[in-house]
Amino acid sequence: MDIKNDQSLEQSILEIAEKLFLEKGFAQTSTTEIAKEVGCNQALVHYYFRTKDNLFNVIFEQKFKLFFQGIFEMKNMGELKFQDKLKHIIETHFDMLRQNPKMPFLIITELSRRPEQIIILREKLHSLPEQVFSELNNNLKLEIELGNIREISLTDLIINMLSLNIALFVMMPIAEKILQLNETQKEMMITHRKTENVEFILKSLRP
Amino acid sequence: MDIKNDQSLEQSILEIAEKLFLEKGFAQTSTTEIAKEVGCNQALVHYYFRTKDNLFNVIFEQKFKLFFQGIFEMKNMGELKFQDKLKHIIETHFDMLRQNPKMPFLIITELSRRPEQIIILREKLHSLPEQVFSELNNNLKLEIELGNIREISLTDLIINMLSLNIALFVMMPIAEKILQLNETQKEMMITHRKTENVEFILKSLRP
DNA sequence: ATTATCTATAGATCTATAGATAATGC
DNA sequence: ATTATCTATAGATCTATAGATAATGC
Repeated sequence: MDIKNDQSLEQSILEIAEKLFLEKGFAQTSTTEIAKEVGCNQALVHYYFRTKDNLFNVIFEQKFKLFFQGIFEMKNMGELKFQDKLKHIIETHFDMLRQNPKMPFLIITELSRRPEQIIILREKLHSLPEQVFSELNNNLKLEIELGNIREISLTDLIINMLSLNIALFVMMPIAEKILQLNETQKEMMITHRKTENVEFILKSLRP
Repeated sequence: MDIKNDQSLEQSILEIAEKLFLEKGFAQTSTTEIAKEVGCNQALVHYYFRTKDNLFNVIFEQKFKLFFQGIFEMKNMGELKFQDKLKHIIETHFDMLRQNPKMPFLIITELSRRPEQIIILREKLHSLPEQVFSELNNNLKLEIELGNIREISLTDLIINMLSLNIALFVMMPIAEKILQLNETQKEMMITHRKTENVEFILKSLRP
């Protein structure tokens, strides 16, 4: 809006644009509105980023990367037992969603708006989950053989984990209004669901 | 588009508009585009529905109602045992999503576009789930007492059920492209996930 | 000199309506 | 007469750019 003299205008535009794109999506956000909220004139947005499309892509790619990287952070997990690895993955993913609650939403809307994006992004991400995936898969198979865990495929397990986390943040804006939760109640519910999601999954995996 | 002479233009407009609104959302769909696809001129859309907002509301309210009604269809369920009731609820909800895969999406985008809608819709729905909810809650408590099911709140259980179903259809458009599934593979995956969602929940509820 | 910022505007939408003409129902 | 359909257009955006002016870096 106003006193942001300590940081560059370019940076302010990025931040405001990110906020607005996340809140309202690409089509519903105009460069006019971005400029207005930044406190500059609309031509400047185009001066720095040439096109609205371009501005969006800069923000989207960065956010998207951050979003997927966070899912399989596996450092320092070597010695953990399998259930604790899962717990860690679920909680890390959950926390990342909590910090970026509108990302699932933006990813879905904008990838359906321009499907070409998906191909580009898939390539960027391709390297990431490969090793993690196969390591987890070995772990899982072993635990099943040992009888510590019931039979289930890794794919299904991962879909179940992601689903519970993602659906919470996707449904939250509606649930919040329908159940008329205030900010405290909402936070309490989110915190509660974090433990519930872990528990629900671990309970289901019992042999 | 062309030969729809057997049904009224008004009906055609509704159908095309529904299709486009679901595909692309409110803002990205213009009355010009609707008219073009229907094969009439743009003024007609306004002749029948006055405003774009109004046209959208007609469609949205009808779809929304259908959407929520389907969730707790409880007829002929009296004699079923608890696990089978749950199975039935999950599967009914799943099938309804399968027939309207883009609804969760539209509900989320459009309710965040105009939050006033929520209040109106909440009132329309208010009567529906009341009895069902309390009946289920009694069932659940009894099963827990009997030791047939582990301790869990009905709220959490319902959130888990809805989450697994909804997340699948919300993530499907992306997963489909990232994993490059063809139509058959996609259908197979959906069918598989229907049983997986039921199994995952019932397994988790074991005492 | 170069970079940042502003004003002004062209050109492309898009929604909604006014007013003319065609089709239909009595 | 009434209802359905069309043409034309006003008025409101919105994106992108051209061209002028101010600020900054050497």
